[in-house]
Amino acid sequence: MGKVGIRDVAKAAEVSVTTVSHALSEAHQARVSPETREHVRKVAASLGYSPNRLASGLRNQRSYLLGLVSDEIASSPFAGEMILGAQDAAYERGWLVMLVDSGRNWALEEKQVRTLLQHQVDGLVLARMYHQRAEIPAGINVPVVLLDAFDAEGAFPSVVPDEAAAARTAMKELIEAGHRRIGFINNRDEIPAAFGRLEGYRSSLAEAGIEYDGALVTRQRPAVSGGRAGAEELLALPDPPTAIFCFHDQQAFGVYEVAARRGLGIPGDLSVVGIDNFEIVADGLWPGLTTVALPHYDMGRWAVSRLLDEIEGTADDGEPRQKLLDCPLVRRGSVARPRSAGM
Amino acid sequence: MGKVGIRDVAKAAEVSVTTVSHALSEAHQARVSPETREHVRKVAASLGYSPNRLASGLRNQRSYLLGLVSDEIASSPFAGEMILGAQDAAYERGWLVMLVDSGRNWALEEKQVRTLLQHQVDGLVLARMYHQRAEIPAGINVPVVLLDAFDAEGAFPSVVPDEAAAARTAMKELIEAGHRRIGFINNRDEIPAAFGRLEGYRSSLAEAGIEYDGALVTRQRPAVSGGRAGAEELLALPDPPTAIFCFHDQQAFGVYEVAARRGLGIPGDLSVVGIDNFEIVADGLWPGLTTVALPHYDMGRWAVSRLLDEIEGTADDGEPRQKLLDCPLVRRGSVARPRSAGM
DNA sequence: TCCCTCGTCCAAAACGTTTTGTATGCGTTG
DNA sequence: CAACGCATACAAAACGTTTTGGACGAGGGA
Repeated sequence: MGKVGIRDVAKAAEVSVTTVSHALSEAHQARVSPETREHVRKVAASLGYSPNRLASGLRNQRSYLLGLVSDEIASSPFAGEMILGAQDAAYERGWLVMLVDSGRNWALEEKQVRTLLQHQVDGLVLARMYHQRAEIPAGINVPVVLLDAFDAEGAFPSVVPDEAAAARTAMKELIEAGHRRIGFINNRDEIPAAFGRLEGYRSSLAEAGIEYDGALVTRQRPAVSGGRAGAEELLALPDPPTAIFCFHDQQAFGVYEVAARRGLGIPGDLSVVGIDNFEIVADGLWPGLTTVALPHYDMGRWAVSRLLDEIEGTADDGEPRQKLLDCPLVRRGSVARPRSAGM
Repeated sequence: MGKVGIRDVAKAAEVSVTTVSHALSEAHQARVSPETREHVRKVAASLGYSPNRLASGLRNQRSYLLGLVSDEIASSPFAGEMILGAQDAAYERGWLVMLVDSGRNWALEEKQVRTLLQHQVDGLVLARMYHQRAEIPAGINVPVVLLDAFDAEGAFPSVVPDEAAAARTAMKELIEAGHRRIGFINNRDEIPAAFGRLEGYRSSLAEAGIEYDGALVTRQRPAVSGGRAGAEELLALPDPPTAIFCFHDQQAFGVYEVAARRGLGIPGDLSVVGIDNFEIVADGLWPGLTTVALPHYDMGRWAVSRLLDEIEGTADDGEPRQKLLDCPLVRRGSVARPRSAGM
């Protein structure tokens, strides 16, 4: 068991190895009669024959292996989604994903890429755990797709969330509820997500005819503590906001805490919207946090399908080099009509 | 580039393929003179030669690939830790991990195992996202290790958290702070973790000479809402607990909410301990939640090292079949001396 | 001087497939 | 009836390594 090879099948079926190969192959059916084909298949099944992908990979110059190198799967709860999306897309088309994590150690990442290449992966996905620019190791001789990242030259296909659109989705929810004074707790780090979401914040205001007020936007650490600090700052304003849009759900968590301490009810006295759809937080909070989900699963999927298109030569040249994915709103209970707007 | 094989190196170095192989190998150094060895290595490096692992795998009957099949990497924030531990242990010893997720679809899992086997993985780790019994597909002809799981017959090496010890660690913290009436919000599901932690809860009480009171333990959904429900129930008791030990951090989150609503300060009026060390929750809460960390990373590591020991035949027979891993306490700010105990 | 041993190198087989090129025999066609 | 085409089967080469079993000389011991 386990050690049965194609020649064992050939022997048992009393045909040549060639015939077995053809009989088992979908493509070469023409080269073998239906009867022998059936016969061979039966024998193969009864012996429990299972082809050795190493050997066929060697012969075909195709391993049916994909490499996925990410910078920190452990620390982000969304990594699983990305990886799952990637894995699903690969498995559906007959590929397997080999995963490595560099832990943001770029020298190690380069070594890992070499190792993956030694294993003859047919393609590589380079993933980052939040939207950022990535340095691509040189000398990669297989197709590469960037996941939640992009390269300086724009040389590689890449998929990232549409940050500005995500912010607009969040803001739309607030503006349509009647809010005019909307605070924004941004991420203080200078990353694409911070820029993109600020842009979405501003364009939403502009579109709604609301003047931008710099006092309403504050830049904080991307953590619960940042949310607390931001909320304190915004709510201490002489003319405080009736709603707060947070860079992400963890900050929103902090806003909830501050609101509770100040005796402000959510959503009655203060509406809140986050970004991430960080289930445990968004769903655990009371009331549930309305938020915009980042499409991690879809990004993983897109990256691998794109990669396989490239590998199989079916890549559509119409495809944009950088794909922006939509971020859907998840409504829970943290948005209501502002007090001042009456009811 | 990329397409340079061992024969290219041989040609360029003006030696035979055999010599190149020996020169590059660590083991066969004796079969080539130091000079040629150096020469060959230089030439190989200058050509950028990188051995084809598929080919050597075919020849050696060793792929240096490990399969990791898990039931749901996407939904658990701890999956990343496990995977990372597994991956690190593998990489350090020259192996790569191929990851597949079955999404709790056991038929799919079986197919995935077959696929992994076709790729000639040298070993398999079957992982579950929470401690449970696992069904092992038949006909696997490579070593298998179970991760956060065990099989009915105890036929495979397996690593799981020491649930009872984890509970005792949490309880010790509470008891040493002076608490005598300690509530326990358990998981209502009948899983090993629930049994183990209950056992730890009871044995801790016994050891401290505290009588067990059935009214103080309640079984709830393993979610924030379950924590809320449990806290309501326990705090409504005529003689309410001064501390609550929760099955996990998400429930503790619910306890915080209920405490706040009832005007109970944590830890002044109520001490709380969880299990999981779910960073975003435990660290985001105010005050920070004292909790017991589950050793996901270490379990991943242990599983793979054990697997490699088995593969390389270096397995120590002294090793227990089922390894219980310790769970360290993470102290934050949710435990204090009870009011009644004075100061 | 002869025989061995040792150091250094290489040819060839093997790992398990896939695919090309060819052989065989039968039925069909002119 | 000769010639040809087609359906079916197979042998052998190839993919890129590793390793076994020599070959070949040089040096040492008897």
